[in-house]
Amino acid sequence: MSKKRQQEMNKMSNESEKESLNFIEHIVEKHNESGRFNQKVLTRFPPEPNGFLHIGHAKAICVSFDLAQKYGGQTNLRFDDTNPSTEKTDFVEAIKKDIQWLGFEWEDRLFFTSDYFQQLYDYAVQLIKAGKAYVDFSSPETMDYEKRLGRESRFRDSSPALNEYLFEQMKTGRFPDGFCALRLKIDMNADNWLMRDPLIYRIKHESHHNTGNDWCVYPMYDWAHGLSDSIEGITHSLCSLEFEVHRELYDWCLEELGVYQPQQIEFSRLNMTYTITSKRKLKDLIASNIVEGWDDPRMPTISGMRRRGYPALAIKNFIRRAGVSKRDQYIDLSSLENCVRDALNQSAARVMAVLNPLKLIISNYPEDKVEQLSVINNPEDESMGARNVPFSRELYIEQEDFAIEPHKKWRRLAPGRDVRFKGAYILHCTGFKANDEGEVEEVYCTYYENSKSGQDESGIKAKGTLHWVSIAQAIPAEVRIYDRLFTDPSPDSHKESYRDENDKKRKRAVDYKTFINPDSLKVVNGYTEPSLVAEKIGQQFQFMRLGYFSVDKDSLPEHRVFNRVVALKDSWSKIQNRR
RNA sequence: UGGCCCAUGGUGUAAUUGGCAACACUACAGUUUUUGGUACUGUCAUUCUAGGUUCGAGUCCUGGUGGGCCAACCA
Repeated sequence: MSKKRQQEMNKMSNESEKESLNFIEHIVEKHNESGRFNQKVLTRFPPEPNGFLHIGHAKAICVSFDLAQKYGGQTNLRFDDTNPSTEKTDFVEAIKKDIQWLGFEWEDRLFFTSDYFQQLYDYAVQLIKAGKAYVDFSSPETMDYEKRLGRESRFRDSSPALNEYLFEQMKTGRFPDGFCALRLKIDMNADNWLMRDPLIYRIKHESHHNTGNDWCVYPMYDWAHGLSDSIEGITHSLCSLEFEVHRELYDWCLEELGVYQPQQIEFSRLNMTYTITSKRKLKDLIASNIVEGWDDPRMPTISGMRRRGYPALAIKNFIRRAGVSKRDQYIDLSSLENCVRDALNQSAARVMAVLNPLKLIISNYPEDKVEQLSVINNPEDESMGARNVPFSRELYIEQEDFAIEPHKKWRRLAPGRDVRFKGAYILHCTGFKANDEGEVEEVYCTYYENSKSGQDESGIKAKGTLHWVSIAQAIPAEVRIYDRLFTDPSPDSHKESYRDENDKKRKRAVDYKTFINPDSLKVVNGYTEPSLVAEKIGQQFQFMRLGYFSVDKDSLPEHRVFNRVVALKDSWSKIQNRR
């Protein structure tokens, strides 16, 4: 009693006093107090258009957009397109669609790093003139070697005038790919290897998705990113932890040029159990036909989750619930699934569908009679109203809902049992017919005429409630039952020992494909109630007692296709497995 | 091997910046229920370790241990 009261007091004081801040918000508040930036928070989301966005990117999007929104600021969308070899306009469009679908707006602030190519080039010339950059003709192998030893390139001390000339020659296309490159002159003995004369421009005679053939020299990430942030006046440049060591170089470039300096802040990426987010491996899954494509409903891509039927709100809630920190997150997939159920429980209309049909005949129900029963659409939301569902003498029920010899906690149909049929009558099971193999083929019942839903005068207490469809009016449907793509919680991070040719013990990564779940997709042919006629692609429903399902893009009027978004929680299977 | 970062229940995040370790998810046990769903209630921690500073340490200091990242003409 006193403990409970104390908890309530704590809750109240927490709500009224101060919500907790993540570490980035703490930094922003400090900046606001000190006046580090004399402007509103401006963040950016900087994807490289070389693939589809996945759940990890969704976190980056939420973190940057949410932070800006919280402090009354804005967020730019900037495509970090400095590598023409991998980038495509198709990806630009797919990424824009995904961000919009998540519900974030960049308004008129859509940028491309490639829009700044001239400016970035001019900045590089500025550093060359200051003797802080040089054109290096060393091979990558040589420089790799020199770097390890902390030795300087023999081209390092050529004159600024010569370097300026050579860089211009690079730009005009005089040299072939890889012939030379532009390096920053920093410190070949720096503890941070990135500061050991990093390369900032390379030659690529390749067409760029945005600038076409205007350029044959392209800036590297470390040169382009900080400067783009600076040009746009970004205040807080949020990125993932692996860029931590880049911050020193980010700051160096901006300080040397004497330009406006944003604050880079790194946070940890999001990992999920039973999931892979390496772009390379996702591409590999597609290439090896394990999944259909980027938007396969089993993919952790935003487009995959959208097609599966995950609401955008569920994804955002999941990410916000997970929070932001610098520790490696490895979040349970079930946490995401829970957010999906949460959202859909509120928004999805309930309907009845039978996936593994078993024929049931009500012997005392008139053969030609069809009743239209009014069934409520969503007990969580009365405004969603009710619909009519036909009831007749012959029904389909779920095979799993009938047992010849039931478990002691069984509440469903079995010989001699009474069970409520959702929205209809209480039925009494009188018998069944089985084939030679002992498989049940038909179930026989009688109904209590005075037990009609809403006007039950039978006085019978039925323990269980079943879903059903009337056979004559049911609509056939292909239902795709999706499950997790991997059987192992961390398919990406297993190591195994082996002996090499010299019989030396070694370790190597286990191929993640070892853990592919062979049952990640099962297709069943089921039946839905006839109210599901004019639904839109992407619309979600709850198939009562089964789970949430969405209309797949493959669905046609004459061949409906549903995806299982996520199953309902199933405490029965736990009870059953206990013995 | 060098450098940087991280360490709080099964999982993730908090802790008014040195003052009774809280919230969400999972799991388990119940209550309600015409969905074995939802909702509701309850249970689950010597804050990685050893020492130090302090009236008082999850928080500060030192050493250790464990994990992650970097050493691409990728981002």
